[in-house]
Amino acid sequence: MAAREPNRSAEQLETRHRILREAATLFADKGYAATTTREIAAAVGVQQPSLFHHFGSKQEILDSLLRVSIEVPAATLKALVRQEGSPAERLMAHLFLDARHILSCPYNLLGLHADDVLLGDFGRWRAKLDELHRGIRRLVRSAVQEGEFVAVEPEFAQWTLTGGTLAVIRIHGGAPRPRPDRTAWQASRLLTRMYLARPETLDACQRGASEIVDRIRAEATPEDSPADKPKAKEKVKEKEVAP
Amino acid sequence: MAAREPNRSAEQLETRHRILREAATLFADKGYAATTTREIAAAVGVQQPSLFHHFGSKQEILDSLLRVSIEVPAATLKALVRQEGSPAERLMAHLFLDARHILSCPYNLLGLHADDVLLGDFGRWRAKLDELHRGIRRLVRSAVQEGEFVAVEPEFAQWTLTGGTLAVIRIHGGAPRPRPDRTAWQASRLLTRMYLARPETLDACQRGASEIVDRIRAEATPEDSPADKPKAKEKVKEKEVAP
DNA sequence: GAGTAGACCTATCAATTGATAGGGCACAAG
DNA sequence: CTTGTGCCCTATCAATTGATAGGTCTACTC
Repeated sequence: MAAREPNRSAEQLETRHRILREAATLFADKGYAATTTREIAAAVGVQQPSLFHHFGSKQEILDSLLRVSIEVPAATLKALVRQEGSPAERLMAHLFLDARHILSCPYNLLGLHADDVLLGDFGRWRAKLDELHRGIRRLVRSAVQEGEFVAVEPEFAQWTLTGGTLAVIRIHGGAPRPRPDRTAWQASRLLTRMYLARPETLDACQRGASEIVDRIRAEATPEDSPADKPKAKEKVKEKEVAP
Repeated sequence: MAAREPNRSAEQLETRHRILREAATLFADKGYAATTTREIAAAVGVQQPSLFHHFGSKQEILDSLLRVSIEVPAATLKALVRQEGSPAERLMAHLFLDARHILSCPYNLLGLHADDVLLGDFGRWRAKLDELHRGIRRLVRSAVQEGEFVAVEPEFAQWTLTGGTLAVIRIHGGAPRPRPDRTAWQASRLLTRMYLARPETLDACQRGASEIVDRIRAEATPEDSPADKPKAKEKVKEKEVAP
């Protein structure tokens, strides 16, 4: 009785991919707990039990999204601490990479950082997110100590910076943007400037951050063709995490 | 079988008040949808159906909290537009009043602005919140036009400023703080400075904001004893909203 | 002491929710 | 043609959830 028209539509996206996309949008709009599997299925254009052919449970859907949302920024931050450059430059590089990741991600990652999501069986992601936040706070603290930033509580700065990155998504929507790099630099400039002791040094800071980003990019693709764009995260083909 | 020990504890808070307090904390921790009425009841120390003796429904609990969370800031913002003063000063005054309201509120208002909360039957509050945000954006836009603020998208600034205010709660917890005024001024200084074109004018801006706050305070209590502290919001005795 | 109102309890319901079981259908391999 | 496999469907379940009905206890009033 229930036809599956939306399923056969033009786009060739596999169902699994589309489940993630629709679920992310719904989670962003209504929150994880308030989103039912039936709503997700309806948005995808399949029956509710069909979801469980692709994901073992509702939590597994969120788990896959959290992996995309958290693991990439955590990896870039880890790469950042090994790089040279002043704290403010490294922080700006992280803000840029984070914003670009969010903007170029095919899923709407807004709403995945809500508190209701990261409790219970998602403590693993909560821990990873906390680690990410700690890394940001360390960079802020260093920047304050070196006089690059004004005196600001690292925790406060961290929350406003991560919140500001989310504001970028809010404004530009969840859809992948045509020029994520440009928007991401704009956002990282505004966010970095917030706490810069001498705002006139923002351009110099961005130059340093840009160099860091280039180094990380070169480091991440040492043998790949150096000309292609770094869209390794586009295809979200996740491998099972080894226990 | 289930004794009601926590109920008879020292504090004289009426049950209704305590329901709001515990519910707000749970909503902040887990989100509205993920919080069950049984959890709220357990935190209060009563049986689940007893909640419905004080509130007609779970939504009504959230409704009462949203009223506290949104109506007060909306009223102060409305009072602000009538005041004299530069846009930045008025915005700073609003940021201070908002932060102080949150810090001195007996309920943990964090988590009430999550998206999952403001859909469905809470569209009324969503509209009010949007109106509040629009007012903030207007102030930002004026400040940018007059050169007080750097060039920043009003929408972006609004999200970072409101998010930054929430960060204050995150850091200082939901509990009422001993010196909300001091913390609120600190927060509003950090938030205002973010977009100030000339950060060295922050002190002057705060002086202007402080005068505005004093004027609003005097205006709000024209005949009351002028010496008492403005704790009119402490007692959250809500009257039914006339339809 | 009888009556009454408020606050809380136990028992229970109807709806919703995530998840399972098993069948049908298309399609590729042998 | 047969077999098998992947994908989706219908039918259904068990648990949870918000909410209701009705009883009990306490405190106050007359």
